[in-house]
Amino acid sequence: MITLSEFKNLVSLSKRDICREIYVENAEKIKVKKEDRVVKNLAKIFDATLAISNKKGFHAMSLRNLSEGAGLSMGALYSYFTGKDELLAMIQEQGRRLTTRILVEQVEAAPGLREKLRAGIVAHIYLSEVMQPWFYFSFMEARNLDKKQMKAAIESEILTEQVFADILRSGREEGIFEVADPDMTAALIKANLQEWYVKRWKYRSRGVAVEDYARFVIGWVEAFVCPGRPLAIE
Amino acid sequence: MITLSEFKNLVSLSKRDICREIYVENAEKIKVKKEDRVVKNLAKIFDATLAISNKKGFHAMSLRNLSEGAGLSMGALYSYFTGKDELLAMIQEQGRRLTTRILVEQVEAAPGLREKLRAGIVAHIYLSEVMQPWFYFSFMEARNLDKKQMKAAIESEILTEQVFADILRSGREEGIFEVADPDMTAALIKANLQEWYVKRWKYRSRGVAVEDYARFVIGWVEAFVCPGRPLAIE
DNA sequence: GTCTATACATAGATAGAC
DNA sequence: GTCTATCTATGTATAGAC
Repeated sequence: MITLSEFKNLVSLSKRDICREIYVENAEKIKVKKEDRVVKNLAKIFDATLAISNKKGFHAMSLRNLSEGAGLSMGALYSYFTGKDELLAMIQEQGRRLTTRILVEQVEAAPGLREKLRAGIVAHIYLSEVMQPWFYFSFMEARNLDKKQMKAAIESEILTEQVFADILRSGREEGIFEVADPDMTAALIKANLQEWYVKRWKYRSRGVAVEDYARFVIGWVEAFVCPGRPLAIE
Repeated sequence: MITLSEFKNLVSLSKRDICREIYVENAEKIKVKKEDRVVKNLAKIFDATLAISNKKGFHAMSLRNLSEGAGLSMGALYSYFTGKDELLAMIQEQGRRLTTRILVEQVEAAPGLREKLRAGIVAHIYLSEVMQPWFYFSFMEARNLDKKQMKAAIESEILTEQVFADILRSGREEGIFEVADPDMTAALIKANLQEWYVKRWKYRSRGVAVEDYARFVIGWVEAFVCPGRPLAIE
């Protein structure tokens, strides 16, 4: 199984790259025009937003809190977004896009279906480890989205799940998996992936490494979908 | 397997009983003294709090919102709690106590260890179905608790998990379960129980009944802890 | 016990100086 | 580009009439 640090090298998602992507997507809404400056300040704004929101909630974070945390005045903040709601949407959308992209990439790169299942599980857990604050934020603040953004969030949730459901269905056809209800199975797999970043504090306090967790989930899932055919997880 | 309506009759947790219990626990803080009136109004206050908070978050719920939702003036609200934080703590604590009590009761009543495991799973899922708004609220608003309340919430989370871990450990000694890591296994079982109330919208839209979900989780867990020994879930 | 009226703090957002 | 100062709305909480 790939290790976390190998994964990091492989996907090379630097904070700068993510902020640059967000800048490009939202160029018309951002008043500041020098890319270097925008990227640098967006990174500070997002870091502070995630840090404060994940402690007490996005709604409870005032823009004065954010101003202090990001080291920018309130006036300056409004050069990077038109309002608090937009800041929320920017962070959420970027997180979703990144997840889907990396997950699909990693699954496609794997040779067989059992490998694809494993690759999907590992990719999701590692990604949520590297970007834990981002994942936690998306999860906890989804209900504060407006109608349109909410729809996008739900679609993304379903899409991720379908990646796993599709693998299971194909595997069933090929006789690799025994799975009566691929959608339900995919839903529970997803629940076990979310557990890693939602309850991160618990595993940290118990000293559970991310590789161990991934291995455990793979064993857990395969006991259900490949009964009687255990296969070592290297 | 017990059905939801049988479960409801068995545990007989009426909203009135819960509110009465809360009243008794918090009698010194509640200014109104006629029990009937207190119970009636607490029910309205909690219903409104859960309904509003579960849509947009407890912090985003203003006391003006709550006043309108509960049909009481803002002045009257303050006869039932000393501040918003206390309202939060009251709801959280009561939910925790109820969960622990019913879960332990149901597990103790089951004859063997495999039955205990199943009883625990079913009890938790059914309980979270009957009290879905309460469970969702506890889950989402835990981070808004003060230090002391937070400690209690974490202890409760761990305790629930240990109920399952203990069953698994005992079952391993008796040769009923094959489980290398009871704590980790219990943690993942709990994640699958939480899924039911955290993502209730998903299963509702797919028409998944609570009995089907419980059956699925039992099958899923037993595939891991009783490999090669499936047993019908009646 | 419950209401209305109100005090006082803090929220998001913007204008205009630098 | 960024800052300070300030506007207006909304928040929690309470006092005192009924």
